[in-house]
Amino acid sequence: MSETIKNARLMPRIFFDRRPQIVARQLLGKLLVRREDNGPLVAGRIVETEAYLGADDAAAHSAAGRTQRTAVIFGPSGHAYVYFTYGMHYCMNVSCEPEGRAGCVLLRALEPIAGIGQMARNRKMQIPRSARNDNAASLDERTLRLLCAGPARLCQALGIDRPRDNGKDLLTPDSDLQLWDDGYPVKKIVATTRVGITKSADLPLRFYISGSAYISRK
DNA sequence: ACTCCGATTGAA
DNA sequence: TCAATCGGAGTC
Repeated sequence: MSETIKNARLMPRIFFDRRPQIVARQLLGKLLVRREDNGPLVAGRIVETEAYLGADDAAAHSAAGRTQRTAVIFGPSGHAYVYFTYGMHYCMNVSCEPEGRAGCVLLRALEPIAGIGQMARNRKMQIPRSARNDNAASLDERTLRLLCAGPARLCQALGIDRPRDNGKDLLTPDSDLQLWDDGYPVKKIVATTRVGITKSADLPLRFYISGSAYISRK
């Protein structure tokens, strides 16, 4: 049975009008929610993030200045910056800081919470019949982890891509992609260097919930 | 117009 | 360990 989401509310804009280092840490434990017209609610709890700074961060896409591709990073906070990479994958960020200043947080891993069956279908995974009714318990731990452990995997699981979602406001009641806060308590956070970059690779800007079984890598 | 390469993933 | 696969950004 899927975990029930209770007492969750849409996150406030002001939460994201801060430095990416702060937002990346505070975003752990929050929920990323996809609301389809036809289909179940699909949601995951954020367990791993990375901060990309506006200045002094050569690894950030915004480092070279504002372009058509990176415009969202310089725009108002709480919007989705979705980019296409390696010719086949999408990754999703949440813009930070007030409009005019660059900064964003990459979502690297989610713990599947709702719409497990839909996630598996979106990921084109071979699943038992019992999982088609969003029965998380019917999936083994390994399969469950593969749904959203990685920035491109979580996008695929929630049907997130650039044409559909880039620039989307994640904080309005009518949006089909939202960020919720259900008060989940994050006990301990681990900070490490970021994954898969070569420039500014020494900065400790990757964060994850200590002990989570759903992070992309140790 | 041409080249280089990447905030990844899944298979070998 | 390595191929897949292509758009963005810089160079010619």
